[in-house]
Amino acid sequence: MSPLPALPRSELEVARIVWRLGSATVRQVLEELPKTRGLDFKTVQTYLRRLEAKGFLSAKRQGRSKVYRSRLRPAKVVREMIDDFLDRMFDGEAMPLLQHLIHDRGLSEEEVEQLRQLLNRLERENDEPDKS
Amino acid sequence: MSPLPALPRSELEVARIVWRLGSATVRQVLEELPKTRGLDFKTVQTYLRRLEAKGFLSAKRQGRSKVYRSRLRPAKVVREMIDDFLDRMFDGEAMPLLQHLIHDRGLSEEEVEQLRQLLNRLERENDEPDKS
DNA sequence: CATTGTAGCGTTCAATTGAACGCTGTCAAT
DNA sequence: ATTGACAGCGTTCAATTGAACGCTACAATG
Repeated sequence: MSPLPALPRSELEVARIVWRLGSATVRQVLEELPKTRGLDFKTVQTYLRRLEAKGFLSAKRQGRSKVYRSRLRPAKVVREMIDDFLDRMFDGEAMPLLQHLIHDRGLSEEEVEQLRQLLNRLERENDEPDKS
Repeated sequence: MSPLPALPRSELEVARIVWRLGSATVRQVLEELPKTRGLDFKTVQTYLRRLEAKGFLSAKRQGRSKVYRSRLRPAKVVREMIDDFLDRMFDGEAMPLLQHLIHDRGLSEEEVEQLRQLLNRLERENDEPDKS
């Protein structure tokens, strides 16, 4: 229930790499970062350490290295961050954001189609309640 | 082009009030804040000062008070913040966010309908190019 | 066995952010 | 004219964040 610690820019960037790889050492994360990013090994190490301290990642020693992995379901973390963003920007309302996304940003033809399908699927699920 | 200064939580909260009111003094902003927020007058003053320094707001003196108003189109600022969020969370892709919003959060029946209409309107606009 | 590189740990440091003062100036009522 | 009450300005202060060291441990290689 406690509203998740802050997950600032740089730490998020690193966390997302761990999420994507499933598990990773400092070096692996470093290698996944865009070459242009130019972060130091020690810096990445610091961010991973902080992510562990905040409870986002867990780590276990493997030989001389430490292997980090996600402790929380990434989708859940993402969800919380979206909720938080919604709160800050639109008092928690989803519609204004959707509106901005659709109206203000050029969605590609393809994206529009996908979106439409999402909606249809949702309607079907609504009509015919759980059948699993 | 310069990517807009950071607009952190508390400052955004204050900025949004000014956006909503069109223009406001420190005291007006203070009064619009939820009573539970309990910010000091001076604190709000500080945030407004910072917002002005960062170029989000402009201020002109009116009698003994200062009246703040938005210097940038709020919708534009919002848009930039959405883009930034998208970058941080989903490498700039809108789809994953839309998916999360629709699939993960319970949109109300009504919201779904509104959304569908947004899509339809968009299609119409696409078919028949600008005629304004 | 000595050397060398890589990893971890603890620390540091500047900038930003959340929050609030103290001093001064001034407008407004006694 | 004097006294307040409020507003602005500059300042402060702790916590967080972006970024990076220095020292030590150790494991592999010559």
